[in-house]
Amino acid sequence: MNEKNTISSITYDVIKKDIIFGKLKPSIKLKLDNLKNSYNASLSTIRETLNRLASEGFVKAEEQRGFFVNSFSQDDLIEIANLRVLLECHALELSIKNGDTDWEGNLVASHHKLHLLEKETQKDYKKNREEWKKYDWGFHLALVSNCRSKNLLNLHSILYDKYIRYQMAVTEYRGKEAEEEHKIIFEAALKRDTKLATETLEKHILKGLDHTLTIFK
Amino acid sequence: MNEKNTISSITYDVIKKDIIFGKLKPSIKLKLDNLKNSYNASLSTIRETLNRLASEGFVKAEEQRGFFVNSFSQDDLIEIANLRVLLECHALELSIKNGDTDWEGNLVASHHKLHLLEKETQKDYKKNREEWKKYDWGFHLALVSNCRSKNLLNLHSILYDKYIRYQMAVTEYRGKEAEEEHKIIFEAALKRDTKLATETLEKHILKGLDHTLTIFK
DNA sequence: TTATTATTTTATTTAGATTGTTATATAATG
DNA sequence: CATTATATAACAATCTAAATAAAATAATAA
Repeated sequence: MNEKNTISSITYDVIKKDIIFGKLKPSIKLKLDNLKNSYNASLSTIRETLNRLASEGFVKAEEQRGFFVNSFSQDDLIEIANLRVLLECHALELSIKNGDTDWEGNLVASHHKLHLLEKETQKDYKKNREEWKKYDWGFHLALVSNCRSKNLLNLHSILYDKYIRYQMAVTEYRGKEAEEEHKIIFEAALKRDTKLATETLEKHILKGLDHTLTIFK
Repeated sequence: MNEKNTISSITYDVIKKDIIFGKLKPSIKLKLDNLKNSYNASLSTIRETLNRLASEGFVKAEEQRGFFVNSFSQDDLIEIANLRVLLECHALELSIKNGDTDWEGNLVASHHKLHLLEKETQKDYKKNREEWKKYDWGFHLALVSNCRSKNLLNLHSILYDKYIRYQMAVTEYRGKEAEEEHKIIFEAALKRDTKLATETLEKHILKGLDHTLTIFK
């Protein structure tokens, strides 16, 4: 649907991806002239992109001093995880309440695909990180996609990306445990067991937080 | 703190304000060349501004077709109000939990100022809308300011502005009732009565929603 | 060393030109 | 007449270049 034709939107996607996957490391300065060369876009286009990323919170803009990749901090990660719990659990609850056949079908499909990939990922996490993120996101999006609130979905997707940026900085894969949680959430959602689904989702996110907090130790 | 030196940030503030207060009406096209002249900034600066506003959701960017002020819709307003309830009540709960002397002092001050203005506003709403918004925001911010989550505060402030944009389009002032609610929330917060405070806050926001929904009738 | 000044780097901003897309008016076709 | 094709005008997207202003760095003097 969302065709990505313009240089602006392509640049935006690439830079955002590079920030999330750590190619552009936390706290580093984003020199306009460098970016201009490495991303093959003009200064104005780069600035547009950075302004967008800044207002989403991936980049920090300091007036007259330029742009920086947002730094990592323990507090920030904890805030993000807690907000993700708040929004995603709320959205999941709504989604289950409104659950229809299309939603169910989509959920089954996305969980299946995630499940297939999880086996691969255990072998070689680093190699499959991007793929893994794609399918993990696909599943979590499928869960909440029926909440009927575009505003909520927008906020959630940004929060998810922020959360994942930290996770991508951790070298070990959480694996088995996370898979198990995915399965419980999936089955609970299908059975319309809102309580079990949201409680497990909360646990899932908070355990992921604990796992990721090891960066800071 | 946040000095506003650059033309970019000034332009951003002014355009955002003009959108919120309806000077730039919902759904209208934002022609770059016009804006360039009316806001005395170059094209690139205008584009930067609009990109930022787009990612916050005040402006809609359609590739190759330009920028538009985000349109009004009943569903959108309902979504925003419900999200505001979710975030603001959560933040208030945290804020009360962490409540310290500074917070209390600030809360007392901001409620007092709001209360003074509410009397004025009853006389001439249209004239005092900007002032009213400023103090209403001051109070609601004071309530949640102690939640210790920058991420949450950021999201909340954007949501508040979106909510208020709709409210600013309504000609009648809700008045008396809203003042009463402010007072109850204020006193409950001081007494650390989380339950009463959040429940009243929820009622406050949802009643405001009802009042504002009259635009669509 | 510390403070001050000069130099270099870089962000900010604008202007102008080019390209490509969308929207419209007009003409041609069935 | 309705539909489709074509030309034209309007405008967004993009880039380059260049001027200004602020910040970072190096050089100098106290």
